[in-house]
Amino acid sequence: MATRRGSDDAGTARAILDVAERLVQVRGFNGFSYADIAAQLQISKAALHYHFASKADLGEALIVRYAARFADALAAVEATGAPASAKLADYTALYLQVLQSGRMCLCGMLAAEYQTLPQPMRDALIRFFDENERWLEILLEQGRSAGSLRFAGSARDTARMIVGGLEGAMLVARPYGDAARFQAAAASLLAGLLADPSEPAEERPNPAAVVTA
Amino acid sequence: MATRRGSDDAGTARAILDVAERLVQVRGFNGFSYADIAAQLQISKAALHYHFASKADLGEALIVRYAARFADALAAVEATGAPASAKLADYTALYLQVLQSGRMCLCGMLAAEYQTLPQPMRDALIRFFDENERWLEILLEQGRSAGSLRFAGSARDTARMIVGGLEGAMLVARPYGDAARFQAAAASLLAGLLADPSEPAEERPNPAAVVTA
DNA sequence: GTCTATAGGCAGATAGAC
DNA sequence: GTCTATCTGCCTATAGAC
Repeated sequence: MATRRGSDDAGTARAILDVAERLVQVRGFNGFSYADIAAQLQISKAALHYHFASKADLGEALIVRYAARFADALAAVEATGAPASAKLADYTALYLQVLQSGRMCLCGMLAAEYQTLPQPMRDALIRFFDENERWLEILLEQGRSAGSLRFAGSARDTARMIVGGLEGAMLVARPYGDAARFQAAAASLLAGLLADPSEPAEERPNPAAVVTA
Repeated sequence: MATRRGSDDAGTARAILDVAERLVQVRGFNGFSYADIAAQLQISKAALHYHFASKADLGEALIVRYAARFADALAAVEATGAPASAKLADYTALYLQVLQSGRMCLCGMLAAEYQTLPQPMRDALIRFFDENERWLEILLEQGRSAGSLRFAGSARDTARMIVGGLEGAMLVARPYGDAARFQAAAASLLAGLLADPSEPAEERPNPAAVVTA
């Protein structure tokens, strides 16, 4: 095991990431500075540069960590073994949780600032969305086969619609400081995907309640 | 009539707004400076401050002008007298045009940066979304009555879903530099709203083609 | 209306002591 | 690992000449 010698080992780097993550999600990558992080952690700006030499490095590390955590959350949803419609509701709940903490999705925020980001951050961002869409695409295929989901076009296009729809619902809801606005939009979006009540299927969640879960 | 004396009257202010608008839509409000505008117009930064004393003033003027232009576009759609489903396609086309010029919706971009904006810009932004949603809400009610549109929840919630869905589709499509990605997501989103083909209705556009129009 | 010049502050980043 | 001190550059904004 790693003994604790210097001061707090990886603790500082982690604390920096936590504070920076929140700043990006609330104010954007171009809306905060090293001074903001230093002030909140009560350390010097130079200490920040020791852990993350440049702001670009910090930004890339933020996306990588966020994507990994998101992947873990998706794996957890996967592990429930619930029907696809329920997993889709769980997926939506992930977004809701972020919004309820007063934040935008880290990658949705960075997508807006894409043109100002260094290449490594751009690449990491694209990876996040690609992974998200692939996971959703598979989920949608499964749901259609099992009968809990229904949609006209391809699973890929529908997955892109969902990712965009949820990111946009967060984007617009946040200025209003109103999570209910997100929930209403998300429920409306999912309503069109749930299997028609006039079908024999046994699993058929409520489009509105499904988001609140 | 206003005679032309100084140099170009309101011409400069307009040119400033045009350049600034593009910068905000591409890089965000925190992603450009007066120096960027001055360089593109080949005038001094001081000249900019003559027309817009502060960046906050400029930002507010940008939103007001953008909202007015958007309102005009909505009025033009209204004037077609086409069925609600066709008007909804026209509405979607407005977003597509913006994306195709390599830009994000001005207000979608500013929504991301909301927490860093001065109050007057925040207020103008909220007004834009309120007007958008109200227009869509009325359109949806009409479409449901006339039979060209179908949706389960309230017209208001559905309107919020559409605004968020289109903003988000733009947000995510832009990093990929792929307008087709937006079109696919938008088509998927609208597909759920178009009246079911198994109904007697005479007006029933193609969900995919509808976005391309 | 537009200019040059500049104020005053903050940005990201580095040097070198401890 | 963290500090203080500092560099260089850019930011918004203003002063005052033309």
